[in-house]
Amino acid sequence: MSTSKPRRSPKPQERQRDPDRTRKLILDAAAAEFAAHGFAGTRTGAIAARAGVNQQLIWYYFDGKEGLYQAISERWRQRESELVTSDTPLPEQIRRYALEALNNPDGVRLLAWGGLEYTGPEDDPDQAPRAERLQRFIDQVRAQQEAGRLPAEMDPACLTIMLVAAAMATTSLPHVIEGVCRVDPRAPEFVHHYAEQLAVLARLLGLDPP
Amino acid sequence: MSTSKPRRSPKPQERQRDPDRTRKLILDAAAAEFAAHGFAGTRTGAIAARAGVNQQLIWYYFDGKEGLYQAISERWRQRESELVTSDTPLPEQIRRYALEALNNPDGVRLLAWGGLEYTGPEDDPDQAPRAERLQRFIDQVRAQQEAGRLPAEMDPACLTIMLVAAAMATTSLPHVIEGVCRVDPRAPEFVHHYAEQLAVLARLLGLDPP
DNA sequence: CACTGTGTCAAGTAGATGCTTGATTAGTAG
DNA sequence: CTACTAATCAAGCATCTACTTGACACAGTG
Repeated sequence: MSTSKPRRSPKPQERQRDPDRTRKLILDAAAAEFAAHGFAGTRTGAIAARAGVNQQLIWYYFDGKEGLYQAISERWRQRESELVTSDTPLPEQIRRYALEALNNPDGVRLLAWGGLEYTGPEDDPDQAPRAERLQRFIDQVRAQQEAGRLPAEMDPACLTIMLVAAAMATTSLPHVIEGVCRVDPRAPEFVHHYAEQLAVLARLLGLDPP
Repeated sequence: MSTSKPRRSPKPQERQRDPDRTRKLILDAAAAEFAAHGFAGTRTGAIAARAGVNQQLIWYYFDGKEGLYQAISERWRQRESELVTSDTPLPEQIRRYALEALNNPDGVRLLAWGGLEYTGPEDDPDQAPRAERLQRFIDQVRAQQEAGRLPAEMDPACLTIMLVAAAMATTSLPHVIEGVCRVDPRAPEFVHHYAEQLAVLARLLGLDPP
């Protein structure tokens, strides 16, 4: 603690009262904690400690644990929507999705937790953006199918679901990977290899552009 | 409270002292609760209530929440090992795995929770059985590959992981399925359809026997 | 019958957890 | 400077939760 009160410091340099910064600190810490332990396993005290702020600020800004979780979900939804540009070839899109395990592991884990904590259509408000984005992917799959590159018996929507699930495997099934491959499932080398293999699979299925 | 003490009921009819039965009641209830809420989200009180026994018996028989979880995992590991007979064609094996979402939803969810709660090789003791079982699957994939039915650039282990992850999608990504397909992801009709599609995928990849 | 060990239960405990209250400070407008 | 609001914090509270304690009931044994 400084001996004198730093009144009107010409530059706000390291200002201690900064709502925006505090909000972001809490959000970042919460994303990490929720991603690591899920909703039930996360302690608000741990979030506050990680953010380096007083625990009470979680209520001040987000109206409690539940509200904070909502805020996190909202934020991840936004980030998710920036993910894919639909003019990219399908195998490449899938490859990038698998690489999200490295670029944004918290987001992927949040999505995985969400699946297990999911109870029904009502509790997950406004998942329209993701659905819409995936719909575009499905449309592209269907286009390839109609071009005769993918057999007609394959349901494009189901195939898309399968690919998404497969792309998340390094996050959702690390214990299986570890047991089978004897590799660290989160090691960048493996994730890259896996993502590449996923692209190979997509190409085998005839999902690359003409 | 009954007015008289019912001494020496001639038939043990509905015997209240039955260790084996009690153990099983607790195990079943615990499987359901852990599957529904994960380890952190499960309350021992809820398990006892569901089992219809006193909460304390969880300690008497399983030495607490952690021990009970271990017991559950052990039990699921056994059941899992009875799952596949390796002389079945690969597409059929995968199809059956996907159908486990109907036959043993708790087990599949337990596996999914395990992935997210997984921290490293040390905390998941003895996953050898599963690894071994999957290894046999991988070997079969490799056999097809060497027979020239699957391109050489595809890594059999990675492909297997992808298929397992995909097979679990109705359990691990219900929110995505719901959003995209507008169907109840746990409805038997959909699970059957999805499992069938998975078999189609496997066949497209050349995984069926000669 | 008394004695013993196992299974069952009700009540209680220490600590954690989410949340509230009330006060304190920094920044700003009059 | 004064007054006021927004942001921050420390301490407290009610409740929950995993776990403990101690007592009771039943069955088998001598």
